[in-house]
Amino acid sequence: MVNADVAAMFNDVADLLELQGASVFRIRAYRNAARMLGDLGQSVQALMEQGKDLDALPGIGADLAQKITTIVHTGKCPLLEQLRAQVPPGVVELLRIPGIGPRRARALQQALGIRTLEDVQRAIADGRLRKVRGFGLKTQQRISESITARRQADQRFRLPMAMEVAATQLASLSAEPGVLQVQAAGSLRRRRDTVGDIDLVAAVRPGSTVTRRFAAAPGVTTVLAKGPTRASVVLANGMQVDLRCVPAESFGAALLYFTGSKNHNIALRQRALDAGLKLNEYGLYRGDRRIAGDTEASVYEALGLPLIEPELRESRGEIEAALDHRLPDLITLDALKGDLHTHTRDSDGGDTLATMAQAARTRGWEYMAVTDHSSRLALAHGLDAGRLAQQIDRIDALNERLRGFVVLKGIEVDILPDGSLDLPDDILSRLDLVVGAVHSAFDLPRERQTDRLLRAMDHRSFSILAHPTARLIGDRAPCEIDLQRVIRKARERGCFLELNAQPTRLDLNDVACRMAKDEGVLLSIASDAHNTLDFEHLRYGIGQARRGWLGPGDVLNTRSLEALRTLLAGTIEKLPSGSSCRAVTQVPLPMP
DNA sequence: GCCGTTTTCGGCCCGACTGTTTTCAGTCG
Repeated sequence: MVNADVAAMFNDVADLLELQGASVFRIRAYRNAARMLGDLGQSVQALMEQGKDLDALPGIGADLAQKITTIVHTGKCPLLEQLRAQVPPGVVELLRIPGIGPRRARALQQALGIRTLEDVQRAIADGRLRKVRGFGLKTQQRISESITARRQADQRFRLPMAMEVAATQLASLSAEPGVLQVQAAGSLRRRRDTVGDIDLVAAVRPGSTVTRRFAAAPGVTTVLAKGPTRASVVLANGMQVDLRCVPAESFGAALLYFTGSKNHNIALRQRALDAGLKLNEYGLYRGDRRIAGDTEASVYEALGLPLIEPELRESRGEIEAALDHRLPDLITLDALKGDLHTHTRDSDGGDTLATMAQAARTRGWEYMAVTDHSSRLALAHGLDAGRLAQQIDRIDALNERLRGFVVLKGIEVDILPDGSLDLPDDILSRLDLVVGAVHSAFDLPRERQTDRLLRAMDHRSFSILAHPTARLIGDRAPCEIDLQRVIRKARERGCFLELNAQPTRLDLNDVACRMAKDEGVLLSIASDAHNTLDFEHLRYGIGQARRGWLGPGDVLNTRSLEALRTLLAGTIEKLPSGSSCRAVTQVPLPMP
């Protein structure tokens, strides 16, 4: 039983309570608890085994602590089973349709016995829904369209597409008369790994009619809402874009509000109330007088806080950290001094060794590691020991010619299902670094998958675990692994984990990055570039790293070449005794 | 259902837009 299982049960309870018309605060308590468990970074089961009190966790009181204990022990949540017995299966699905909330879902079920989306569409088609109070023609049409859209569309989009769409919208809005300033907010600004819709905030002159033209722009297929200050549209590519317009003096407050997260806003507003103030998207008010709001910083300052970076606004302790003056100094792209995971034409890359090196050098870096695939990945034309040896010679020759830049010799070696590495030890020991990765047997049971990684990390040449969970966003779920054990193993071994910056991977994710930071394990933020353009992926990786509270000191490839070499050498020197790996140089153990 | 040096009870963020409810509930963000 892992946190995600408990969280899923609590979310199900919240859905069902919603359908029953329970108190919104009770529902929120379950949702908050579910979210907290997902973000926690350590397993509740482990906490219980250590004898820790669960009700010390934020949002967990006596009741939820008891329920968590029961779920961990029995795998069951009695309340959930009871609620499920009261609500026909399928009705919960209705809540996922925009336009159907708990009241309408209940009305559908009670008046017409509707349980599924198909039932809804039939009832619309044969006119039965018209007789139900609260379902006018427009509402029916909206619901019908939402159901169709849901069938076709993936609900969340990856960052590159979201950023491109946002950039296009921002460009056209900036050119609108009456628009003084416009910026993207929402989860895009917080750099979440996927984005559900795009939120734009504009400062406009009084009387601006920009929402009207925004909703009538080419590319808009559906107008969900349109008023004088806000409009919501769906574009032909399926993406929803929301525009909110405010006067210039409210721009900061509006940006703050529409950047979220929702829970961060709730916490800020509560803090305002505690100080006898009121915070909304127009500003921070004492009575009727606005005391802040033109910039985000002005609002934070008036609430006694330093500016909290958007990536931290997830209600994961950032406000408390701000009050204690221990907000992290977040990493930036220009802090990187090199890239430790790249490919060339020798395996499945598109550019030559020399071209990649030149592009990396042009970025102002000190180094770049070439880490082509190993032979197991035949699809990628992976290197066997012989071809790798040739590549090593070519890199040596290239380094002779380069000035002020070094190509490090590496490999992205397959971690085989038994945890062994896909190349012989003698060739691996000639490399500057060995990046290990899983590219097969993704569905091993949790225990075996974890053991596989731990065994690989015990190899004397192992340096960095690449894309540790092997997830592909929207395509492949993360492997089942005990991340806490993997992180602790890395600390023990002195080796490192990767934050793969490919926008389809972003692996480790934000929460896992923070776990690694908390355990003192450095991360390699790596582009996994397969051509020179892919170095641009790093900005997505930086976004996730910032969400994981990482500073420059938490990242391996902010180090100078000299410091990096020392750290990489440490992965070998800390080899524990009794390892299954072949020892080339035996390190004497200190006597007790 | 949680939480608390103003509270162990009575709070719990706040506003826009839509539709059909002739004065506001439902939904969303």
